[in-house]
Amino acid sequence: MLTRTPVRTAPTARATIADVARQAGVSKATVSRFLNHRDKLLTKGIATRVEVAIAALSYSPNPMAQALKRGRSRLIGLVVADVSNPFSVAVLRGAEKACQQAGYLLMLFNLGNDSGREREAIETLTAYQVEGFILNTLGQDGGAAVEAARHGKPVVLVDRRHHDMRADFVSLDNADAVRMGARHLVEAGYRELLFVSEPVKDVSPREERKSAFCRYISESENSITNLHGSTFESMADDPETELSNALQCLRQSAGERLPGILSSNAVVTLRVVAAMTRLGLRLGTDIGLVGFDETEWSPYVGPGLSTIAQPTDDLGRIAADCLIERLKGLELPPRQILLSGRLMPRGSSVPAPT
Amino acid sequence: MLTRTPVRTAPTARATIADVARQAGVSKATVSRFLNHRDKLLTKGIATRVEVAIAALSYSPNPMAQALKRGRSRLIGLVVADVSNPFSVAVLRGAEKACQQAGYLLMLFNLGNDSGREREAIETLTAYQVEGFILNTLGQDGGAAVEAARHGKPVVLVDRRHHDMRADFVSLDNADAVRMGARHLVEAGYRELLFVSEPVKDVSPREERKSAFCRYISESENSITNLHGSTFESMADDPETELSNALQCLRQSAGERLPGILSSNAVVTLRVVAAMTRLGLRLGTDIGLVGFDETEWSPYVGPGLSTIAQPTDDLGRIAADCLIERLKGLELPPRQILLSGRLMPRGSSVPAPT
DNA sequence: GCATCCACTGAAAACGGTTTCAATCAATTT
DNA sequence: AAATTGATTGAAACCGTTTTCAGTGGATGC
Repeated sequence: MLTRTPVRTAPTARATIADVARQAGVSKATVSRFLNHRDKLLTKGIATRVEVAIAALSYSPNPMAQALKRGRSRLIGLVVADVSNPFSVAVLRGAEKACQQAGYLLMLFNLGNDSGREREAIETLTAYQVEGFILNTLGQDGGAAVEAARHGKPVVLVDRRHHDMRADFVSLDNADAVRMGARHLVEAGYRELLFVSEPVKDVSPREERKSAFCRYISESENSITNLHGSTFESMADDPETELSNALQCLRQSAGERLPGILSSNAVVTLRVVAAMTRLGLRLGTDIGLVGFDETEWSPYVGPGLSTIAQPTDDLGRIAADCLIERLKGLELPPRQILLSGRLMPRGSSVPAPT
Repeated sequence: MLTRTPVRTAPTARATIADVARQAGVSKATVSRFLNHRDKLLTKGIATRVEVAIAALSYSPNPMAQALKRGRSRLIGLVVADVSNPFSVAVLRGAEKACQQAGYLLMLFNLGNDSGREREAIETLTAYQVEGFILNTLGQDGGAAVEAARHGKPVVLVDRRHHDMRADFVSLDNADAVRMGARHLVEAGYRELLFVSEPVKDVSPREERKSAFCRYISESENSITNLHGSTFESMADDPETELSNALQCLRQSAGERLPGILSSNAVVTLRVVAAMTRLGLRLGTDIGLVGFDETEWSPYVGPGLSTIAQPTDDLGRIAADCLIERLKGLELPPRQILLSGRLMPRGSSVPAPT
């Protein structure tokens, strides 16, 4: 009878620099020199001996040990408010690409929309000696981010600004995007505009979008006949029914004006769609809708959702690049990089032909 | 004139265990004992002295140094085929939660659907001394995963099986889910069934779903009058037009039978919807549709998309828990954990009332 | 032919922890 | 009272790198 071989193969220990040194008949220092300064410092013969030894043992240096000694870890910490937010994911992808190219690895910390863990995230990540941070967080706990800067680690903020903090900031040009969306609605014929957002609290893009909307309305109501605008923030407890009510109010106050909605992100957009579905209202014809955030499903909801697409990939990539520049020693006052959005007009902003 | 203070504050060096020892007037060993065995080993007085010193310096141990000495890093490597796939993200969330609870940190490596980087991912992650792997990859490069096992690190496979590898496997019960979806279509009155999938290649869930579909058809065509089924794999180059053609074929061959589609994941579902939109076909009434993967937008596409929801959160959580059990030393033959899906019936599988 | 210099290489000391081993000292046993 | 025990603590070695500091040798300068 055959005895079953154990499932777990014997843990083949990784080769260390000492193993390579022994194999090549040189000292650890020499191997290290080969790795770090290639063969600038080594004799041809020795260099090749080390090289073959490395290949033979398929050695690669232990980054932990390197990090310990050098104080640099080739790690970048990415703190994300909520991974299930497609926007965050898109940024993640962009950032990851850039990091990889520069030889950095991303260490992800997901807050799961729990702002309390912001500090925990930064502390955990600094413990792992990340060299810098990309933060896409709620920013409720201002102190947390400052903490990072205190350790002298560069920080880049994406999408969400922390006012009390001087750091590079990469984001959509919210003011411009709002204008674009609102103007589109107006040009399509909608005149009773409503801006729908999650609770603004202190979340910077929400603030910016809301105030940009208000500004647009007050600037335009003279030049555009019969234009009227208002805003609505869903509260935390029961956004569903609240929103339904808001929509009915909107139609009421609209009178003979066509009502149009600008929604502040994808989840709000879906809520609006849900509410309209419940009330039996048709997208575009009964109420116009333009929403922030382009998604793969935008074209297929109702008659197609008009959206404002963010250059998510670029946002992530640029954020990572900014950070890497800082890591390379760039000294500059904090930069602010705003990228513009793109309007994707679809059926939800097309009124019924009269 | 005031000189501007430099943007970057002086890098406040982290306190080390030696600092704490000095401050408390004890040896490094004692501090280490306090940290690892709490005060089991320490005198009351000494313990509190260490405690206050730690608090005073706000010391926390350097995980890199710990990893180096212990050989354990408290890191788990998560390799994901494609972060932009909502399924992967959902698994990520579940896994992250479980890891966090157990004091592990997730190190994410995103393949970006590039199967060539599978090996690179595993090597990078092992370099960082991750203690184990959760793999949700393409599995094209079988050797890559084996590589991981060779290092003696436990591996858990999620959703995608690597047949050449004996490791824990966590997944949806695909066979059952397919039956559920197909039966639902049949019960709703659809009789000409089409299974639509991305190229099956060697991707295990695609294989399983396809073959389960074929099995269902051949088992049922006797008992259910007039039932007929076929399968379609979109090729890589031009899925759009291909799919349109396939749909027209489907209607052709359906004759007086109602055609219904079972799509193998969310992106395929969207493609089907897109094709139907192009062809002016109505969801449910012209062609029934049930798709794998529940998403937040499923209720709002067309009359609502009928879906088969995967217990994504559980999948991730269980995968992580399996791995952590192994890390704790559990020796067991490879397990296979199948979770069942849930049918979410909506308008896309409701035929027109006759 | 001898001193000087330079280019390489190796030994050893870090980095910040954990762990073994030995030492101390009070409490117990005889 | 001396010996044995057990519980605490400290010194030192180690994890796998990098880096400093010497040391070796050959090539050059006189």
